Amino acid sequence: MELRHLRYFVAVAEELHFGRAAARLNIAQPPLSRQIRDLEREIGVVLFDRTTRGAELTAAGSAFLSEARLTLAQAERAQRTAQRAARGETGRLRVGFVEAATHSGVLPSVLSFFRMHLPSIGLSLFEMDALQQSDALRDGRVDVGLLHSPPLDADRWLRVEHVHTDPMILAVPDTHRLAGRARFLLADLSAESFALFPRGGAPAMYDGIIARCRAAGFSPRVVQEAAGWHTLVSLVGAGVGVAFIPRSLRRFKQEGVAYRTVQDLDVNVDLSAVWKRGDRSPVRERFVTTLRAVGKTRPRTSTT
Amino acid sequence: MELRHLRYFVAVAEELHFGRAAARLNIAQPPLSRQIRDLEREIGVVLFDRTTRGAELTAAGSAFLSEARLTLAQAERAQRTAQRAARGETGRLRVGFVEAATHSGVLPSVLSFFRMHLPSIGLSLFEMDALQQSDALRDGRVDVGLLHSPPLDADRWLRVEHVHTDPMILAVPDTHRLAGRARFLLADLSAESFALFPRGGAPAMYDGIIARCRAAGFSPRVVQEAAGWHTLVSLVGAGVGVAFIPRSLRRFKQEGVAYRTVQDLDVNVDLSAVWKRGDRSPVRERFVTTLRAVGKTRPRTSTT
DNA sequence: AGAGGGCGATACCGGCGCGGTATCGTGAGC
DNA sequence: GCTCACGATACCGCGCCGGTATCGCCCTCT
Repeated sequence: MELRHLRYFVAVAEELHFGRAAARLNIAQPPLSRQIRDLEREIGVVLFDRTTRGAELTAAGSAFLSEARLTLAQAERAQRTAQRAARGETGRLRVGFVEAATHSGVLPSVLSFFRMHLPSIGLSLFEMDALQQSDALRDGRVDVGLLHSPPLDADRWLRVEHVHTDPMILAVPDTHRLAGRARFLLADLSAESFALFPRGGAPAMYDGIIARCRAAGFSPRVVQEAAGWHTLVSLVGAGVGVAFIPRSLRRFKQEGVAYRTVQDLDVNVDLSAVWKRGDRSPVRERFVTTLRAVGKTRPRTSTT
Repeated sequence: MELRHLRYFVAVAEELHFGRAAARLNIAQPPLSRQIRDLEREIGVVLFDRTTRGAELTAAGSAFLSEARLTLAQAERAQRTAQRAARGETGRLRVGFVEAATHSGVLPSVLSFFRMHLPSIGLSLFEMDALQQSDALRDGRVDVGLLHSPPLDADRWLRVEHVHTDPMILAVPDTHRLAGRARFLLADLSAESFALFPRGGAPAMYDGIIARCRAAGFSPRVVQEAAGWHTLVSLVGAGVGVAFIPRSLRRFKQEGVAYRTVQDLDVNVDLSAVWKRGDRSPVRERFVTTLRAVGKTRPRTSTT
C-alpha cells in the first residue's frame, strides 16, 4: 500500500464517481479503476459497490475513508515538521551561559525573541563557567555556549563569534574616598585592595586588566578572588575593597556600593558565542543569528 | 512522497547505516541511497549527515522520524480498520424492532452477545411497528428490522428471515370462569369479549386468529383494539375481556391476570428479521447470523 | 421494445522509475 | 601509505503506472 492508493481512494470516495475522480487527479479513468482494485486486493476488502451510475462506499470503505484521510494528513504533517525543523523553527537547543549573558541583556533579549517568534523551539539553559561550557560542548551536553573568552584550543574544534561588548567600570564602597570624585585614572588605584575574578574563567580579560595596571605603574593587590560578578559587588559592599565589573551591572543597585568609570581603563568584557565546528543544526544557527541581531541593538539600551 | 520513502527512511534512521538498512529491507544499498536522496529532494530537507562510517540524523531528520513512524502506524491502522469493518467487527447498525423482540428474549440475547464479543459495534435501537419499520428501511433510517410479519410487497425489495416462534396463549382475568379450568378449547371462548391488536401491525397473524375462531364456529367479538402486548394484558387486568398474547409474555406478572393455554389454538407469534435486498453490510450480516444462532438456543429458555 | 448514452471494467501498449550489478571517491585505522 | 568500509554514482533491465481503445451492463428515453 502506498500513499498514492490512499490519495486515489479518497478522491473516488469524495466524488463517488470514477470518471470525475480521475479528472480531479489528472489521470485517466482506467488506471484509477485499476489502482483501486489493487488496493482492494491488497487489504482484502471491497471498498466500493460499483453501480451503473457510479460508485458507493461499502461499510468497510466508509471506515477506511476517515482513517485514510488521517494517514494523508499525518504524512503532510511529517513533511511540514521536517521542513520547519530544517528552517530552525522547531526543535530543542541547550545553551550554556555565564552570568554576564543575563545581566548584559543579551540572553533575555534572545529568550523573549524566541518565545515571541519561535515558540515551538524548546530552549534549555545551563549557567556554567567557561571551562564547564567547554566540557559540555565536547560531550554534547549543550549545543552552544555564551562565555567571555573562548578556550585556548578553540580554533581546533570550535567556532567563535563575538556577540557583545561591555566596558569595564569600577565598583567602590560609597564611603570610599574615590566615590566622591567625579573622574579619576587607573593610577589612582595603585594603593587599593581588589576583589577579582579567578583567571581561569577568562584568561584574556584577566591578563588585560593586569597589563593595564602595570602600564599605570602598579601591580594590583588582590585580596579576594571570587567567581560571579554579583559576588564581587557584594564583596565591595562588605568593604573588602574595589572591583572591576562590566558596566551593565550598574543596573544592579547594591547597598553601600557606588559605580565609577575609570577614564583610562579601556578594558572590555566581551561576550562570545561558541559551538562545535561543523554543527549545522538549524536551531543553533537561528540562535546565533538572533544573537547577532540582538548584539547590534542591545548596546544602546543596556550600556546607557 | 510515498509510504515506501517513509519505510526506507525509518529503516536507515534506525540502523544509522545504509548497508544494514538495505539488508533489512531486502533491497540493495544503491537503490536505498537513491530513494533517501529523492525523499530529501522532494521535501527539501537534508535528513542524514553522511559520514564515512555510516549516517547520522540531522535535527530535521530526527523531527521527521517520529512523524514518519506515526504516519506508517496510521496507515497500518487504516488497513486494519477496513479489514475489521469488512469482517463486521466494527461499525454501526440501526435496528428497528417490535416490542415482542424484547420480551421474547431474542433482542436482549443478541445485545449481550454483541456487547460481549463485538464491543466496537455501535447498535442503535428504535422500537417501531411493522409499518414504521418498512418505511424506515426504505428511507435508510434503519438497517434491519425485527417484526412479526413482513409487508405484503416484501419479496420485491426485502430479504426476510424467520428468527423465532412463540405459541399464542390466552390472557384472562383471574376472576374469570376460565381461569379456574386447567384446559379448554377455542370453542369455549365463543361468548367472550376480546382485546386484540390492530390488523395493520401483523395481518397474517391477525387473519390466522380470525380464521381459527371461525373454524371453531364463532367470530370473536373485539371490544377494544390496542397496539402493544403489554397494553393488551393491562386491558385484560382491567376486566375489558380476554386477549391472545405470545407465550413469552407469561413472565410478565400482572395483577389480576392469569395465563392459560388454549389447546387447539395453534397460532404462532413469529419474529422475523428483514433487510434490504442487496445490502451486503457485514455488520448487518453479523447481526442476522447472531439472530439465527440465538433463535436456535433461545426457545428452550424463553418458551419454557 | 429497441436504441442510445453513461459508467466502470478490461485489454493492451509505452515510458518511467524502481531495484539490480559494477564501480568510484573518500575518510578512518592499522 | 595501504587497506578497508561505507555511501555515491553509473548504467541496465523489468515491472508497474498511466495512456488509448474497447467492451459489457444497465438505465433511460422515445
